[in-house]
Amino acid sequence: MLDQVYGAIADPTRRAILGVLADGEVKVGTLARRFPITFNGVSKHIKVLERAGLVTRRVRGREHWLRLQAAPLRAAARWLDHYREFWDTRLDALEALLKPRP
Amino acid sequence: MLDQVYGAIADPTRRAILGVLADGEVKVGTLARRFPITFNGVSKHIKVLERAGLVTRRVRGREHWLRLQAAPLRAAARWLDHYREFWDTRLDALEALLKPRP
DNA sequence: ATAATATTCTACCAAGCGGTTGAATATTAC
DNA sequence: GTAATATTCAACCGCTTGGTAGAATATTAT
Repeated sequence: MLDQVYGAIADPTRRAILGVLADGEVKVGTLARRFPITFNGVSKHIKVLERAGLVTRRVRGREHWLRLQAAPLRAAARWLDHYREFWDTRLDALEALLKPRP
Repeated sequence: MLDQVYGAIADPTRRAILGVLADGEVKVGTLARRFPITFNGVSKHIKVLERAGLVTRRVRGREHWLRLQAAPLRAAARWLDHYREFWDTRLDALEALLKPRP
């Protein structure tokens, strides 16, 4: 699950797609027109995002409307949180305080 | 840069390696012994993590000691933060409050 | 019914991935 | 020096990826 999510957002085009979807629902065509690759290329990226649960699709006639689903990103952020202590500089100060004599 | 970081942590073995490294410096061999794949397989994963800036290596004689570098994870977490509002349930309540009549 | 529109499906390509094996290199131990 | 240890490097395998092009499907417009 984290595999799919991190794998999905490891690609800059897909991160950009999520950025567009953050402004609201968009259909595949209008989304595709904003990227310098083919329609089919964008269509494949969307499928990767769907597989990761980051995008859902609402078919209405011949149009497919896409919507951002942020829940999987929350799980991804939670995993990263386990490492927050390691980049938090305040910890260095705390450590220096706790073990002053090595 | 985010490409490399997210790509690196998209693999469960590499996430596990980071987990081990969170407990302190470890040399390649002792790390490799903890995984059900070959030494060389682990060695390649380490290289991916190094390329992402998540691991640094201190060569001491014939031993290579590995250390976690969490800074790139901070950048990754920051990007995810842009989407926090979308999974934060409090927003739903706020939205309901702001536009009570659709 | 025909044509235009919106989209997927299939097939292809070159490149990369996760994994293996076998050889090479460098350091330490005897 | 020779042998053991710790590690990389190079080559390979099957599978996936990001991208393309072309054909097929479904819906709407005329």
